[in-house]
Amino acid sequence: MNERLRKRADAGDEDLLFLTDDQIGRGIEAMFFAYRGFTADPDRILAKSGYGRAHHRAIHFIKRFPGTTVNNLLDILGVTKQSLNRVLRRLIDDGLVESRVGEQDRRQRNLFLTEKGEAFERELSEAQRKRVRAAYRAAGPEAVAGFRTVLEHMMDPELRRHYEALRRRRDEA
Amino acid sequence: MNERLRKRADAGDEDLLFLTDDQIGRGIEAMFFAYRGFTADPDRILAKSGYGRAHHRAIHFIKRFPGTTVNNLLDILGVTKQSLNRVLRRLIDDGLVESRVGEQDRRQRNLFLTEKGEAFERELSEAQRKRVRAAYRAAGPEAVAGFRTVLEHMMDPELRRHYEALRRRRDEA
DNA sequence: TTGGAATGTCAACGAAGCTGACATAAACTG
DNA sequence: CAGTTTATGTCAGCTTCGTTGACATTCCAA
Repeated sequence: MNERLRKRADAGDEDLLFLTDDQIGRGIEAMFFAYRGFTADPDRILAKSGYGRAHHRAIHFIKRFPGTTVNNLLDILGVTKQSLNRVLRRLIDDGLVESRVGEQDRRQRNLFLTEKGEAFERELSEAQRKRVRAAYRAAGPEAVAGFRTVLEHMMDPELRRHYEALRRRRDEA
Repeated sequence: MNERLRKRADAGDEDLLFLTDDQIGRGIEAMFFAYRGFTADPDRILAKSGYGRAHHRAIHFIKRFPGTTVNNLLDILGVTKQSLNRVLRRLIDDGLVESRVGEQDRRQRNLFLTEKGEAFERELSEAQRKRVRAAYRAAGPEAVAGFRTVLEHMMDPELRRHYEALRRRRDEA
């Protein structure tokens, strides 16, 4: 399957060189090492308060979708409600997240960050943005556009829907 | 800190638009969703045999650095030897990895994939490459170049050294 | 020959996934 | 109104994979 592509590339088809197994392999390793860097700074901040990445993800998406329901968050994060509940429970108990009974549908819980939660979110996202901004600045605008394009195509279609919902939400604001 | 940048962008500085908090935020979410897609296919294959991502990572880097020592692997993976040992133990017991006593330094163990390990590695990496290749193809060569550039700048310098060692190794081959 | 480095292993713990079962309240449906 | 479905929460128990600490072994090198 890949031999065909490599042969075409070796034969001088420059446009397909980026599809060889070697090139793909480099991308795979780049994703692995870059994701480590991507999470390193928030991880350090989280550890100081005894939180983990799961808490960060919940905080992040509650910030982006204020008033989101538990079910919606479950969809986005792709974990079980038991797992999310453990995380949410702690964030609510610690006063970072507020859970309000739904207005139209009172079975639902709408989630919000408290002031304290907002402050923590800012601390986390500023650390993470700092790293991403440095990478963006070093790479330049065209590289950033390409970066985002490849990532979008790497998502599961279902997850891409959520990603685009976030885009739209921001575009409207 | 970011207000200054946003004001400059709003003022019409097109070249800096990609550095606004909104743009950075989209990149952060893109990384999150894309990484999920990136690991989804191998995760399914691993689960069938009762392995996890830790096993995949070990297998991946033993494939890339045949004969690597345990210490070198520890550096690359960034986990404790106890954690790696548990994973390695299982892979050796299951006959996927072979551990040979070092020739120059007999304290060291050089790690290799067995035939069975090679076969499993191929199964995993073909699934992962398939997804990455599809994303690359859809995005095009310029996007791929930008993708890699941004990721490289997102790594910790120490990890980037490992990444570049893999590059060189392949360039020599 | 002794000190330190590389490796392996035991025990215990914690975070964060998972499944399954069950409870409750609210909403919907016939 | 009765019954079903939906949204959420919670208990129990399991797994993976990270951690720390302690300790044994092997073996290079000064």
